[in-house]
Amino acid sequence: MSSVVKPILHHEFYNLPTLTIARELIGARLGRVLEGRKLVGLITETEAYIGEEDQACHAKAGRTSRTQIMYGPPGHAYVYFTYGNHWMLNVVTEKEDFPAAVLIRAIQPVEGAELMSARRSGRDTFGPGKLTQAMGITKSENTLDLTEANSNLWIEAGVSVPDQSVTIGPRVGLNTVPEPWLSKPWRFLVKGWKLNI
DNA sequence: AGCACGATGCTCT
DNA sequence: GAGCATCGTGCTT
Repeated sequence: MSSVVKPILHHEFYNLPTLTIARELIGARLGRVLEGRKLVGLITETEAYIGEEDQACHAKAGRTSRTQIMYGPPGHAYVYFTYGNHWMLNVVTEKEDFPAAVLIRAIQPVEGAELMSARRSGRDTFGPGKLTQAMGITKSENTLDLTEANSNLWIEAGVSVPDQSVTIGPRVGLNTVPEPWLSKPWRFLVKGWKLNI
C-alpha cells in the first residue's frame, strides 16, 4: 500500500557488468500497467547470459533476427517464446554491440497480486514463464525500453538484499550446454524464496 | 514430494 | 526438421 515514488533504473545501471546487474536486480521492483491497473513484483531470481562465447546464450548463434536486440543498447526488454507455450523476459545489458542479458526468473507480487493470481488461475507466479503470464508480457513487449518513464513496463529501485540472503549457483534448464558454461554460477536467487518486506 | 512426459510453436540449421 | 533459458498433469513413492 506504499505510495512512495521509487527511482526508475537507468541506462548507466544496465551498462554495468551483466553479473553485477543480475545480482543487483534481486529485490528490484518490476512494474507493469495492464488493463489500466498497476502490477508490481519484487525480483527474486535472475540469471545472466553473457556474450557469443557463452554456449547457453542465444547470441552464441551470432546476430539473427531474434538476437539482434541483445546487441542493442542496454536497458531494453528481450522477450522470446519457448517450448510452444512460454514467454521469457530479459533485460539487455552491457554496451551496444556486446550481446548479453539478464533473465528475470521469478517475482514476488507486492501490488496487484489479486489480478496476477487471477491471470494464473490461482497458481503461483514463481517461474520465468509464470511471471510473464501473470503480468501479460508477450512479444509485443519485446524491445521496449525499460528505463522510460510513463511506459507500461519498467524496473525501479526496490529493497536492498544482503549477500547472506542470496544463493548463487549454476543456471537451470540448460539441457545440452557444454562445460564450462553449464556450471557457471550465474544464477541469483533469494534464499528461502521469499523476501521480508 | 518427486519424477516423467506431452504440449505446442518459433528459431535456426 | 530438430531443439528449446518451461509448465502442468498424472502417476509413483
